[in-house]
Amino acid sequence: MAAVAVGWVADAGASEADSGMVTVQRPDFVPDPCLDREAMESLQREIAAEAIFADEFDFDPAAVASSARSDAEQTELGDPATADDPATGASELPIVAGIDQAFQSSDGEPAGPGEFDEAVSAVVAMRGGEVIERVHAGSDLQIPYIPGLLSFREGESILAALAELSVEPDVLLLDGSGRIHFREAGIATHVGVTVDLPAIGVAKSLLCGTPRPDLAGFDSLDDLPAGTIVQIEADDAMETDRGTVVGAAVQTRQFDSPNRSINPLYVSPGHRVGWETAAAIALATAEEYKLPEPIRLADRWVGELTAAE
DNA sequence: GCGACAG
DNA sequence: ATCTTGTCGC
Repeated sequence: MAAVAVGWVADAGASEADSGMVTVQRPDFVPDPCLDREAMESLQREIAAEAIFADEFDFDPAAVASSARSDAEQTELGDPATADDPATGASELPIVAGIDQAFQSSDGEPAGPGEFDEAVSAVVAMRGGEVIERVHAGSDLQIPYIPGLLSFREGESILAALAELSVEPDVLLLDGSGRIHFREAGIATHVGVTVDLPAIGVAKSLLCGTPRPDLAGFDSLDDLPAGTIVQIEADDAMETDRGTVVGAAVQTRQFDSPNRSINPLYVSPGHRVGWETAAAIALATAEEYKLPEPIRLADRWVGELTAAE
């Protein structure tokens, strides 16, 4: 049997009464896996036209943390910004939500690659470096993985999980691309625009686009020291004007010795963030490990949820 | 026809 | 994404 019941699942933190802080703002953009390829692609162009690839939010991006802040650090940020509000009980530190998927077969058998029929999405919401809520939900997979159409495969599951949140994240971190996409409408853009929340795409490999040639005399992106950010610009594979900065390669970690090296993350704006802020937030939330902590925890948890018993 | 492709 | 042990190097 499947490790997780799919269709309606939630966990921890929330009672049903106060859920529903993340809602679909654009029902016409909800990913429909039954559309044909042409319809999917034209919907993506509509979504990209509505996406905002510049900072448009009210939280302080510098207040995003990967680990719990010390009192000293909190003081540096200014007390009013970090003190809990006695009336609402809410802190003003931004809430960052990481989202990741895992797959399973409903018959519970150890299916081979590409033979899964259910997706499970996990959302881990963090504030000030601490987990404040986590939820998950699943959906049946309708279509296979097709490069460029990922959101139509995994979007339903993601939106179902987000609907279970009892808090409203200030920004979403998704596994995959945002603006680094043939039509500037990767999964982070699709989800972000649909729920109208700031969203950032964090991919482990590059879908399209090309790193800006010009940097610091390193042989490869894989050799960049931790903290390095290299712009990614649109190439001929994209409908975007060639040379447009659509994201960044971000080295969050690097080995001490030059023997081995780590490949960077490819970070891109999904919605309501510019590439600079997207890169800064990815970097700020990935102090301990390569992946931003909210995504890493979502990845780990969803793996546990879908693990065979 | 060739190349190229998140999860 | 997923199936999987050991193995190389700090």
